[in-house]
Amino acid sequence: MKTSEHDGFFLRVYEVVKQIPPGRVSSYGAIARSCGSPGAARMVGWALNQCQSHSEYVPAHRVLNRVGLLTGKRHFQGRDLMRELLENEGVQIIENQVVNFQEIFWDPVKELGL
DNA sequence: AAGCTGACTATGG
DNA sequence: GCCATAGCCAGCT
Repeated sequence: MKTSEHDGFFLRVYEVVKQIPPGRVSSYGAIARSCGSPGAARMVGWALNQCQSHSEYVPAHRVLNRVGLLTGKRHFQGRDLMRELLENEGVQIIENQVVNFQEIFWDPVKELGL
């Protein structure tokens, strides 16, 4: 191949994030691991920051940190856009934190078999 | 080219 | 369980 995958670590992140089902959430670390770089959790955040560059819509609001905290909500438009998007999908949030995080947690490595 | 930054995570006290 | 520190990878200045 060619192209591909190395086209960007970012695209890999986008591909994974786009596959996160509604009402479910994932963590930066899990996504980074699914991309082949377990330590690149920070890069995942950076990638999502540039997600607008991607052709398709990337549900970045479904990506949280390891404790289910909406750490990236400040990078969204509006004040609580991220929270509203998640609640709109049925995710209960209190104090910028997902209540049943472990229950709705979606691990790409586990679900996608990576 | 070298250093800093960051939507993180793991470990130690 | 909370606070502080270190490691981490890729992009940006």
